[in-house]
Amino acid sequence: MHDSQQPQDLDAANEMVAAVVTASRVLVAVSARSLAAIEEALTVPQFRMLVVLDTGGPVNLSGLAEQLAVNPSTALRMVDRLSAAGMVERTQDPGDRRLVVLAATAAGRQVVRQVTERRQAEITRIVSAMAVDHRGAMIEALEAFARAAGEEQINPAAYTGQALPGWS
Amino acid sequence: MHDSQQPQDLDAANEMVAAVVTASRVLVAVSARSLAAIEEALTVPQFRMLVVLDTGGPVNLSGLAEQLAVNPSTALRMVDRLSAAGMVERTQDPGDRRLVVLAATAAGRQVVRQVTERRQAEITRIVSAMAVDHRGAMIEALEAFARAAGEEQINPAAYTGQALPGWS
DNA sequence: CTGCAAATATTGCATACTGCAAAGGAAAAG
DNA sequence: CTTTTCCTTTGCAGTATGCAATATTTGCAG
Repeated sequence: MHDSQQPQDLDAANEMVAAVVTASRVLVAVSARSLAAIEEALTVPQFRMLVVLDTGGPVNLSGLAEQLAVNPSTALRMVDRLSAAGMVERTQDPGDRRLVVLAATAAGRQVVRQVTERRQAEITRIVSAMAVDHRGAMIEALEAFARAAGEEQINPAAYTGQALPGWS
Repeated sequence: MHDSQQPQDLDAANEMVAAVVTASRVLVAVSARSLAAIEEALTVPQFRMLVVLDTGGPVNLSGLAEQLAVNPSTALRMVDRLSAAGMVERTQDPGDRRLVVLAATAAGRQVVRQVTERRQAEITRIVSAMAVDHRGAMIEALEAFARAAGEEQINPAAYTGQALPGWS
């Protein structure tokens, strides 16, 4: 009895889902390309860490792990590698000898800037290929979409575009 | 001399980039949630493999690795684990004894269906919270965006939403 | 038919991300 | 001063990833 009820609504919903999913593919591909294009051969988690350190300023290990929504041990080992690569600087907090102060080096900030610029350029290039009257509508629509989703919680760890396997 | 040239165009471009990036965050979070919500505790790469096997039908290992854009050895070990979990079935090709025929089991297809339905439901729920007159505009805008991007190549491996570190 | 080249799957080795649990040191609370 | 709490670090295990080498099988040339 409930079959074929309000078929036009269902069709519209399916069309929306399809459009959103397709756009999602494009966006993920753009992010991946922007990161792969640079010389330094960073992984996605490493780039996420650099973004957090670059935008958020110096933090200790626990705070960094929390912002990335990973285990402190994971963050520690990532810091080890990025530190060896010259992207992250570790110093001791003079006031509290338990704390390790972490910050992005100039090289690390440079990488974040390069990837961000490349990603923005690529998105701009795609948008430039769209019909002009579609652009304003897209901004409004995307902002409305993000607002609608934002009233539920959004995981901050997804900030730089990584999918999280063990997320609840 | 080129500073501050066409400031309104630059502002519009920045606004578009910001809207796109924010929407991207939301979409990635939705994908991650949909996968984390099921019982079976699959990783993102494992789910990608199941999607390929479910939609594409039986393939051999090389073909599967190519569709996922990973090394055959990587695909092999993932098949090992998914096979142990009862999600993937391996059989020998009777015509060519080199080939291994891989297919999703009923349990594997069930998982793909569950995650897909959950993701679609979540997107539908978000869209339902949008103003009605924004929805049609969003469909058109997103399709136009995907079209504009589609004239360049899109990596098929990004299908299920994974960011690829080593992609060129 | 035989031998060689190509295709296919598999294994070995290395690196990275991830979490849980335990250990060790330092600061705060009592 | 003792206990508790906080923070970092290490040990252990599982998964993903790629490169290189190996084994097996097929196809082709001679």
